[in-house]
Amino acid sequence: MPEKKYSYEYPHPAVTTDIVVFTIRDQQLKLLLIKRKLPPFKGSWALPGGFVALDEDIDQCAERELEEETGVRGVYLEQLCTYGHPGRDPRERVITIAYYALIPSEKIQIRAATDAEAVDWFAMHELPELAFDHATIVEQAKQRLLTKLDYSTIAFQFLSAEFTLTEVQKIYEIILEEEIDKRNFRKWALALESIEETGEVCRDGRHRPAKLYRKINPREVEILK
Amino acid sequence: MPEKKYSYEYPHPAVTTDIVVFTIRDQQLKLLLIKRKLPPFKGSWALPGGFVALDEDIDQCAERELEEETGVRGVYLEQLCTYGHPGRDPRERVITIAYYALIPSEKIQIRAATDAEAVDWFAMHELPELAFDHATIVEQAKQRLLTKLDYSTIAFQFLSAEFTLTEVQKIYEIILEEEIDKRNFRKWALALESIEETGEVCRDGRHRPAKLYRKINPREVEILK
DNA sequence: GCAAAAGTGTTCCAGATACACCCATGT
DNA sequence: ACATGGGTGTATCTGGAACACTTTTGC
Repeated sequence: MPEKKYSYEYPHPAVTTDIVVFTIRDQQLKLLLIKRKLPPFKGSWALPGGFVALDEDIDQCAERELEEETGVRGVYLEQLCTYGHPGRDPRERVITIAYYALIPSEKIQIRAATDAEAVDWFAMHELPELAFDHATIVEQAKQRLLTKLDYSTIAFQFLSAEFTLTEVQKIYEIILEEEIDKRNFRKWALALESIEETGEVCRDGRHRPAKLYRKINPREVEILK
Repeated sequence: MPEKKYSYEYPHPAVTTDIVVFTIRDQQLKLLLIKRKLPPFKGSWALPGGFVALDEDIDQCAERELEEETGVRGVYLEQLCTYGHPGRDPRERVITIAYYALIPSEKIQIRAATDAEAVDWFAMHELPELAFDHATIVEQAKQRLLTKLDYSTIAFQFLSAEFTLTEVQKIYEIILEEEIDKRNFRKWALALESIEETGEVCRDGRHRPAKLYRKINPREVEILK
């Protein structure tokens, strides 16, 4: 039994952040999961996350956990919801602040952090059984992403620095799981005025080269009316 | 110095819920605030809220706090965001899960809970200085309410059991702070198919009586496309 | 009969949808 | 020359915005 050196007059729950990390890979919407090295749920797949340090802002905590697992910094990260059902963690009362992150596939260089036996990407359609209430969290994150597609440019956060319009369209098609008309899509995307031509082209096959575009404000997610 | 009987191996923050309670009164969007009886910020106005009990779900906690202050149950209550900046509370690390509630003006019967010196309604435009980071929370709650007006029927939660179309329109005008065309508004509201005529009318002046309506699913907030 | 709010339709415009062919390149 | 994905315009539909007069009641 380890020594318990933090004492309070009233009971305090433990607080963690968990992060739903989305990316687009192999023409699929994928999710980063870690395999737990320690109990509870040892050996189960779970969302990356961890305890909030005492002097650390919760957003910072989520950023730190994300970086530990993926090595990426400065990607889109948004607070999703806080889950605090008593009993969601068998050890003690744990309240978790869930975040979700969108990362461009190029930036990916996953590594198992110290508390994980393995890290891997899973297609949304082929998720394993998840630890804790993480299946619920993932479901809500997916829902939020879908909703935000409709009224923001959030999907552009999946794009790397330079991209073709076809790549953008693919991202929408993958997430929405439906085909989109090419002409209408391009008209819409260009009317946003949040991307511009780089002047370069991408030659990657025996066909006409595609114009490359870049985001005008890479970090910004525009809210559409 | 009180005895500190809850001990943990690692530091744990305190966790509270705070609630932004909106209503429409006197043709204004108003907010419920309490005057703090105890330090810190003794004598300041603040959001109602309190510590999460160990065996209590966080949603339940918010409901309980809301009921203690207003006596209402079963009103619209939604999680807003979690705030955990270290130093936001001078006593110790406190993370707060903010909620917002919409209550119909008829249901109001405020009472000062034990930890409050006073409770009162304030117009959004005439808020006093607020304790902690509550001004930020209120700002974000207002923002969320405005956004949700656009794509949901959330504003109907301000309505009592029976109402006239003019009353509904007033609510929208008050929140949006702009006038709305009567014919367009009624066309829109009736096309939703979430309200129906009661068959009764409201006679309240020397003019034509107004038809009364009721919500078809009173608790439901519809998401509009 | 008059003051006051309730109730009611049509036209117009903008943005979304449906739809098919030519272009530039690599092999 | 042909296979492959890149690139482009027009007609139609639909939902939102603008706009003014008649109705029913209380006094």
